[in-house]
Amino acid sequence: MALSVREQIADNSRIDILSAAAKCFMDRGYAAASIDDVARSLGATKGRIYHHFPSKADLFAAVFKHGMDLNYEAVRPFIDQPGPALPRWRRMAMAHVLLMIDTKPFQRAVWIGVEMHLRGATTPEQRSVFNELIEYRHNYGMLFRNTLLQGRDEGVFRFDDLSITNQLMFMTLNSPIFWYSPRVGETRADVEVVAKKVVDYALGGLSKRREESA
Amino acid sequence: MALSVREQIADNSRIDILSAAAKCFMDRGYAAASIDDVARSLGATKGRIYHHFPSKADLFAAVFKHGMDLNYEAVRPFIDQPGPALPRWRRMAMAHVLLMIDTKPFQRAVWIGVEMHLRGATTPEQRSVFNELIEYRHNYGMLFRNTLLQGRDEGVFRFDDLSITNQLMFMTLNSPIFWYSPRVGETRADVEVVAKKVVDYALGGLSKRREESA
DNA sequence: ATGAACATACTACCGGGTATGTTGTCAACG
DNA sequence: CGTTGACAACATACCCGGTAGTATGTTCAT
Repeated sequence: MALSVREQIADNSRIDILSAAAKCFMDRGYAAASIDDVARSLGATKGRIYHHFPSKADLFAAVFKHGMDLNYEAVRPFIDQPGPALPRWRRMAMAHVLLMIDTKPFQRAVWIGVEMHLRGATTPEQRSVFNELIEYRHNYGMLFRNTLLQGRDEGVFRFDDLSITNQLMFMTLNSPIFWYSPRVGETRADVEVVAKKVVDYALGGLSKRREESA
Repeated sequence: MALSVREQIADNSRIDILSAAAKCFMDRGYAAASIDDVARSLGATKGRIYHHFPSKADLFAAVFKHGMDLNYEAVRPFIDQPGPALPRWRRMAMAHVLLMIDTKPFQRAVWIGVEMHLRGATTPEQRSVFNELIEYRHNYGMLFRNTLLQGRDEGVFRFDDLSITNQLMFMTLNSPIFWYSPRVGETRADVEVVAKKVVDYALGGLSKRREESA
């Protein structure tokens, strides 16, 4: 559906706030990031933030959701592709890692949100909103889990504990949100080389080994 | 050197505070964990904390350092062992992962500290103390890096970018601090099985592959 | 002139840090 | 051997800066 001009402007302002908030949450963590920080980084004041979002928790949830939307969007072209699991997994993983690099602040916010949920660091009223987001993310994880299972059936992946393997795989694929930072003069090709190293490492843990001795 | 009875008692109290603080930092993060929380979890008040530690930052630094001390202690038996890199790496990695599981609160605090340092979320006066801790941790990482290099020379490991590989490896080995939680009726053998899965996954990313095509 | 999109001004509260009590223990002294 | 005083190991009470949230202007486009 088309947005009117006014709605378009309002939506742009909303996205600007989300981006600034994501960066603040990444830089200082949820608790230490203040609404004033977010506003200041926009050259604005609290009034602007609270006009669009009812509370800090809701602002954070919006950042979380936007990050997850980006995730779905990135892997959507591949999830319904038929054929063997390995090449599809490679494309999904590559898209995922590149997204981690390209939208680091949002992905860090997602991470923070998951961590908070695991710790139970949410107030009861936030709980329902958060549960939806966590389920949203869980379903995203399912896309990879299904591919992992198919790959195991096909004999290209080797693992016995799906849950742990999935954790380790995502840990690897997500890790650039912590250690990646762009180098001066870095080209897109350079970024893709880095992403490929991450994907290859993650794949190594999934593939059959040549040596199995301790 | 032997401690007197009084010193022994004081040291025990200090360790109790460190343990409680580690748990609070893990459960709420650095910013959201209050000194009152730590004290409350000990059935005490702020006075006790501030009698032993001059500030929240110093308390956190002590938790960090204690966590790193545990790390060094765990891998120390292996670092000077001669012989091929692979078995030594396996032992070091296994000891590391088991420590992540056994001392999760402290290791989470170490993680939080590293993250804060990377974000520059430290005040100037904390900076010098923090830099020491980060260097302390960096040297610990060097123990693994050296083994990685030796393994590559021996032909058992395959990677081109040492820095990225090291990041990915540690990310995998550290990951239990996020997703591990003990199951009811879990035995030590069960824990070691989990740890072995982690080590194997990390090793998979280091080993030579059978297929290199995209 | 009406409401969206902000800015300004203010309140309430929480948490780090401090200043000051209180209690038990040990050591030296008479 | 009892007394005392000095200090460690806390608890209590308080201050104060920062922050989430609110209430109320102000401006501008439609």
